[in-house]
Amino acid sequence: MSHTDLLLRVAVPSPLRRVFDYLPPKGEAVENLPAGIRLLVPFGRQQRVGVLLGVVNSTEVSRDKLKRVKRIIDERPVIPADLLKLLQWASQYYQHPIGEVISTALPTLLRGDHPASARGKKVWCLTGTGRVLDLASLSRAPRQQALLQQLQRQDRLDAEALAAISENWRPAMARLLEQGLVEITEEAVLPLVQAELRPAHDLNPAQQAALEEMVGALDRFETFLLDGVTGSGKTAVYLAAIKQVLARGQQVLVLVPEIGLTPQLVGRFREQLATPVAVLHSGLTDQERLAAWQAAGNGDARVVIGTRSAVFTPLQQPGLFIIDEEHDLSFKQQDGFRYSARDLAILRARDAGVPIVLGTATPSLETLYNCKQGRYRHLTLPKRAGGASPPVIRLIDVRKQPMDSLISVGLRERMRDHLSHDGQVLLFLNRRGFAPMLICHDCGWVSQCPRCDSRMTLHQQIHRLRCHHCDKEQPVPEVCPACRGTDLRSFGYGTERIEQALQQQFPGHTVLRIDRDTTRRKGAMQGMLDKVHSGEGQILLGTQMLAKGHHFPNVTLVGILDADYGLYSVDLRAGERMAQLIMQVAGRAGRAERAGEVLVQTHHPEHPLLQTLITQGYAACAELLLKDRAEASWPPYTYLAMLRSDSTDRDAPMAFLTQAADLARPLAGPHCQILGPIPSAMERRAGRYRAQLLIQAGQRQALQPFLAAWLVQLEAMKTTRKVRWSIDVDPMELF
DNA sequence: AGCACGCCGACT
DNA sequence: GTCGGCGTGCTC
Repeated sequence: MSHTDLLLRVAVPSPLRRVFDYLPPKGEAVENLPAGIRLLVPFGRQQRVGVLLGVVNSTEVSRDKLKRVKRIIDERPVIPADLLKLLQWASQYYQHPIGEVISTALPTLLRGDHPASARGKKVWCLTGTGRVLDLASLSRAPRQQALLQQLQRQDRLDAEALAAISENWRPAMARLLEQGLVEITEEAVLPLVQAELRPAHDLNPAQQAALEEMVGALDRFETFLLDGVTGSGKTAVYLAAIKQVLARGQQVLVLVPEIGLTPQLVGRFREQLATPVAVLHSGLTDQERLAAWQAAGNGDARVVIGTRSAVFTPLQQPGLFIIDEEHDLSFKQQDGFRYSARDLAILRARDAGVPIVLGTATPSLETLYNCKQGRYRHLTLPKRAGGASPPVIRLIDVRKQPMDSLISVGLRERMRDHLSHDGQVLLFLNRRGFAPMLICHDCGWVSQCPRCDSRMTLHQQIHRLRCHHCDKEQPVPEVCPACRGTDLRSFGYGTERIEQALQQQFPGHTVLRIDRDTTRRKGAMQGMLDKVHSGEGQILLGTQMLAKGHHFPNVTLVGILDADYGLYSVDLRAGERMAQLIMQVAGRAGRAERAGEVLVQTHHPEHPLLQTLITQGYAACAELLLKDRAEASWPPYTYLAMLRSDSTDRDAPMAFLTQAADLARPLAGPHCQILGPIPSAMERRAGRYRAQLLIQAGQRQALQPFLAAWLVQLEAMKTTRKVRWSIDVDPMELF
């Protein structure tokens, strides 16, 4: 076979679950082109940027269909071979089109035909004359003086820093440039700050033992669960392990939950590691993101910290992977390419032959199951570092108790006690707004959302009704829209209402409400946290967002206002989440001198889940949950895939899924069960009707071939055009 | 998905 | 007469 027969197999971004073959560009020697480079290709009547998967010499389509690659964009791969392999695997496993998988993994600039290397960032720095110039000589040009003064302090400044000195800095800077006091240079975009190294704290024996286990595995693949309560010093163990890996000349990738990427965490890493750290946070520009991607890929960045999507960062010499708070749901992407960054990271570690550490105080049931199966090694950090005692968790039986705005007498007494001893109190309620619905006392009208099967929440401060499922907003009606009656009453409690009640019940104490509504503004969250730490606020009231990532050393009492919410939810994972939430929240309480106290209000104090959790702890509770899962044949004992469908047409999703189920039955072997279809728990959301079909497989190996064959048939179905549909392998939410 | 082709209704 | 509605087909 001659070289003229060679074809290029390309992943083109498109929802089609296929690869596309192309003729090589005219006059290009193509046989040694490496996979992972970008190509500009004609596609239908458009042109797109695809990624070369390989050079092949046969194709399944007739040769007269083949078009020619327009241009080879890269000389060297933008995606290294190991990463490309991972992406191809993920495309198969999650049943998502390879072109889209690759496209989501790439930084935005590389999705187009932008050059693969990031442009430097403009920085302004002093010339020799500028450095020694007496500032007084610019006293008649105050703006120039201010700019020069700052430069003499810091030597080089970027546009952002200059804008902070003076909004209209450009004209003044132009003058300084003219005078030869300042010059412009380019600098790498990556914020590779190298702070001074602080000595690490000594590790306690448990930390030391965990570290030794991990270090003993540094040249082979092994998955560790680092299981330690909040405050047991997981981060110190990570840092010690990272230092060892860095000393061997290898890189480390650290994944954290979306909410966990805080300046404190990053600061701690930078203080302790005298090495370039690339932080992939949501505030980066496209240029910065590309620069970080490059720096990781060429080895300039030794440590990469980021959220879910950072799992796709190329690494030149990976030596260790760390997933912090591995149980966190944000590691699973919930739309489009629905991958689990934790699971893909484990795969990457395996391919690279290096260890991976999953750290958490509340391991997911899958991870515990894998430990039981001997697939992961379970390392435990039993104690709180620094000798702080663990918090005491108690249930408050609220049955028949007088309640004032969800606060029982028992809870209120404990709050008084803690507040009078200068402790801070943290209260949780997972419902924001004033009240979850408005009801007409005359005719029974309720504030139904016009687009969803749910009620609109009353937000009193902004005086509007708002749907928390579709963000629809309306003014609060003056009179009942149905009967013109005037007795409209709010029903139920949200954080806004509890805040008011607390202000009345605890005059003289400042209440800080921390939820999405009060932290929407940029910097608002930080402002709140500052008030917590300064002691300006004594009662903190918040939603889930307060349960993660933040440490409040002066909080000595935590109250969970409504635990019943999680006990009887339709969702398979509700119990697991409730237990995790209670433990995570408990981790916010207590300090060295005074053990924290956690009070959980419930109407079901006898519930085995709560009883086990408070008397025997999370591990025992997880055992119980695992037993339930085994009995019900749910994950991790079985494997799931969910086919979801939605449409503006009421019947189309069920019709589509019914047909899909009919196609599935003959394909499903003895190990695959088809459950449904059923309408979703909230059938209508944002004006669209939704339904779902669940596939349950007793064996993981049975699921993939079935799904692959099934999706081919689904794509060919006519009804496919009438609905939106998606497949979710290992779904986290079942409604 | 995104785009073009094609065949039927209310407009300049 | 034509502008444009969305059903259907196609993407190497």
